[in-house]
Amino acid sequence: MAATSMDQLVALCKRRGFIFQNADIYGGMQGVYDYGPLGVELKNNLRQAWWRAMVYERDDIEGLDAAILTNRKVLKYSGHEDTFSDPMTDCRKCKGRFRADHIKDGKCPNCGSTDLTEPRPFNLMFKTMTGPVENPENLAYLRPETAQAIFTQFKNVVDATSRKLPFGIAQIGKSFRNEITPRNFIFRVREFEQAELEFFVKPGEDEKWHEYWKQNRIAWWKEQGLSEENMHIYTTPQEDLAHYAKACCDIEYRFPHGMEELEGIANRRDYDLGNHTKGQEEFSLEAHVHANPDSTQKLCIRDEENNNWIVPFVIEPSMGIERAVLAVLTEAYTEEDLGDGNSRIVLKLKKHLAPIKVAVIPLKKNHDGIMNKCHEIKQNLLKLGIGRVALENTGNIGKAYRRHDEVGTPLCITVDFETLENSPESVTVRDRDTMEQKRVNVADLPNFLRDYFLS
RNA sequence: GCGGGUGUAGCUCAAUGGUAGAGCAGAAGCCUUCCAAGCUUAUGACGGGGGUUCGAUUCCCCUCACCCGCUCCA
Repeated sequence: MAATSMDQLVALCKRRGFIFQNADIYGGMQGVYDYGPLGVELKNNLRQAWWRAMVYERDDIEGLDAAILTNRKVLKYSGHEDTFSDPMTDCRKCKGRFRADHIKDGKCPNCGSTDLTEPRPFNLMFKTMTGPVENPENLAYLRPETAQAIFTQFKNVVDATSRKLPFGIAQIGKSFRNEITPRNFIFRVREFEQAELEFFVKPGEDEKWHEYWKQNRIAWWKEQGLSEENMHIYTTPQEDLAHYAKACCDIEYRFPHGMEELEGIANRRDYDLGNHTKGQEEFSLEAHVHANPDSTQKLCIRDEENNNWIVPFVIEPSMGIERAVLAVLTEAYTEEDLGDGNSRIVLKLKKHLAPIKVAVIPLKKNHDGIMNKCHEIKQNLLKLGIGRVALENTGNIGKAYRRHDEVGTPLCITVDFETLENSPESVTVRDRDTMEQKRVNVADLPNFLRDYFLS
């Protein structure tokens, strides 16, 4: 069971402080969202889960955190500038593409056909200026993808780490695309965050690694709680592939608005490093690249087998953090009928993703003895490093449970009068999913929670 | 970008050419209270701008945002 409408999720996200419309007080800004108190926790947890799986738990991947401001040449040689500029019109007959303002009398300048597409904006990159003077020479872009810096820093990373093939470079960070139609809540937005891995392999081993990463990423998504029946693998047909790609498959997810891309896994061959490298003619590049007289580095690595310098192929698993947030929220959203017209909404998030790990709740509001004990327990639990521990001071225990069900808090600890009166001190621990409670001695709480969250 | 729709407290709704009423949520307080909807109190809104009018939340125009369809989606 999962959320069936986007409205449910949007309402919950606002109500409980996950996601807000950007600049809400001024009427909002299309395709831009802000993450609230719980949203930032969820997002951080997803980042951390990805980073841990990619970097910490492997021996063959390094991390990188590159700048958002991007040198124009990077995007010139990556090919972005060519295709991301002015409104363009395509001729369906001769397949030519022309600037819309070059079309006269609705006729194709090449073949004269009137079978033209509507002009489509291709100014998908955000421009800015570096330095105090507005001068075209100072043009810079906000990066439209994190990948390019991984390619341009390839040699520096190799030199600094002595890596041999195969190995990867992972990066999480903001990217910006002036999308024509931002829509569907945080699914397609203009400012978003990518988690990208560029995994460099020997030519010839690329297909094997492409399949490996496909399986690896599916497994990771399952660990984040997505169920297999809500995922689908879409393999891009050969004729639809982007110019740089040899093969591509998408992991799709059943979002409230439909089955759509969650993560793309592409085989980009040697297209990117090939375009950015100095001395292209020295390598037998497979991809068709543009001449590059500007690059100062050869982006190559030594092939241990034959001592040749080669430009490796790259496999790229690339996901959007926003889409990950939306997917895990969709999957976790559950409406339970408790009978007698009673119901509850529960976010059945995996515990490592839950924004709040534990809520400490007083049975009675403003009762000094109980509140002091709550404070004390909270401070002790914080030392465990399991994540955010929330302290409540509500007047109604049932409402407190419902609130924490809605935000996915796995455990609620309640301090009652027994806690104060009996020895040894004990509290009730209530499970989000089963609603079952058990009594645990306060002295045993650290071990209990460590086992629960860190095992 | 095109066509259609929507916009009144945090949420769900109401009324009205004479500046708006409720329920829930939230806040404070009461209650030895373990699974929302007990009592008291206070708080809170006509998306923004312009026009018509003596007077606009209501009528008109523009704009912003959201929703649906199309389009788009290295």
